[in-house]
Amino acid sequence: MTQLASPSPSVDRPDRFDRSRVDRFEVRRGELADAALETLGELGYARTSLREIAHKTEFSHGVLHYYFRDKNELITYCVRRSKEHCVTRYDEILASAASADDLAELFAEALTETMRVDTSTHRLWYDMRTQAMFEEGLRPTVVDIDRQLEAMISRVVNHYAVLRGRPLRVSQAMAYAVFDGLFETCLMRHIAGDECAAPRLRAESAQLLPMLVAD
Amino acid sequence: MTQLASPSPSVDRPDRFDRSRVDRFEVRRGELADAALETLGELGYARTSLREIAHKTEFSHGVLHYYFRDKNELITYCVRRSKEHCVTRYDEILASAASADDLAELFAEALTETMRVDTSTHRLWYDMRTQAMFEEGLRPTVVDIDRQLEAMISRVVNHYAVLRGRPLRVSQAMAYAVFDGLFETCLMRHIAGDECAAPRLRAESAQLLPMLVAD
DNA sequence: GGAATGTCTTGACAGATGTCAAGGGCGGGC
DNA sequence: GCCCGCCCTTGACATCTGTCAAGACATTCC
Repeated sequence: MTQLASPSPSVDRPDRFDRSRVDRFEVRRGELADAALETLGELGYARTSLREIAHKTEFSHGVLHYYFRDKNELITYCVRRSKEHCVTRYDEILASAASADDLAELFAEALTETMRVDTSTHRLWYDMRTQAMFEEGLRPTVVDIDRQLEAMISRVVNHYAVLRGRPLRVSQAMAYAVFDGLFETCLMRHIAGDECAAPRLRAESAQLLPMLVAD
Repeated sequence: MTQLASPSPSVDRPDRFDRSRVDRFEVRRGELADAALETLGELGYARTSLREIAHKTEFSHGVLHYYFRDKNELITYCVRRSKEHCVTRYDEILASAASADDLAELFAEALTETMRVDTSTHRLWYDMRTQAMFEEGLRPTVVDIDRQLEAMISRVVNHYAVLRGRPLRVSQAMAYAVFDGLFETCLMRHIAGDECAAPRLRAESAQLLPMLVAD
């Protein structure tokens, strides 16, 4: 897995040996990124302007160019930041699941919960992923995160197969693709106000997992 | 299924009893929409401007406001237009498939072919669908098309189950969701230049179909 | 205390965008 | 031959955008 925790530096930064300054710089960067994430989650990639982002902070719009080279660096940094916790979200479930059925239930529940709670984060991710189909510059970040998400789903599916004592019958990529399709579909309906989206995601993801292992 | 062939009229049009004028109006609308689709497929929803669209025609940018009320109507019209043939694409396969295995092969091949040939159209669709998560105004069109795509996949999957002589074990919505996930994933990789995307879609969609029916 | 450096604000720039009003030219109908 | 209505062009508008230079304020260090 490639490194993701610390997005690539690009703007001129304080001397790297001056710890406290570096820290303050990073902290402020993080604060601005969080404000940006709020706006991005509401408006999406295309409709979000730097002024709109700054408006959600106590600062003026110029400060963003002090902490980020340009809009692309800011947004890339934001999406990476928002996915940091996401890609290890189910690892504790793996450890705590006592049986295959147990794992399926816990996983389905966790999936549904994050759809409900982190709705805006997820739709921002799908937005950026789609934009990457048009804008080549976004692809490295998207491919990187995508790989980590695939790896995460793989861990779940593999562990499920082990607990079941049966081999998988799909590739890692395919397992990720079908779960992603299910999640995206339900997310869209959830956002559109469909009350059934969450229970459907819960039921159907729990149903999908057993289908991926041999009988 | 709701009607899709003739996108909703909104701009002031010629008197509807004057056939030849109406026809000419519709033809020109279609020509402009085709030009718009070319640009939209290249640049995506957000980056496409009306001037850019007009630049691909023999007309000036003002003409778009003569045939379409605003940008949203134009784009909605375009996406509906581009999906018209799409939603019945596999119906002839249903008629010609002699066996379940045959159907699976034909379907996988057709899916792969349209990914290769209609790449830009598909990515535009995913773009608009994602934008609809942020912009409520786009949702009616998206929901409408989505339902038709789901119905199309349903026809394929149901017919496969009949040919196999076994019941389906997933809902229509779920069948659509997993195929859509597979397709979208492969489309992204295909666009990113991954040579394996097409063969993978072919193999994995043929593999996915049998998994949806009981053994 | 003063200089230097880090942090942030202000204001402006150049360009792009959706929209629309005004008008030109052309063809068909009287 | 003239007029009217359709089709399209032109040019302008207000607004929004990313970017950046210049400078103000604060903090740190000698």
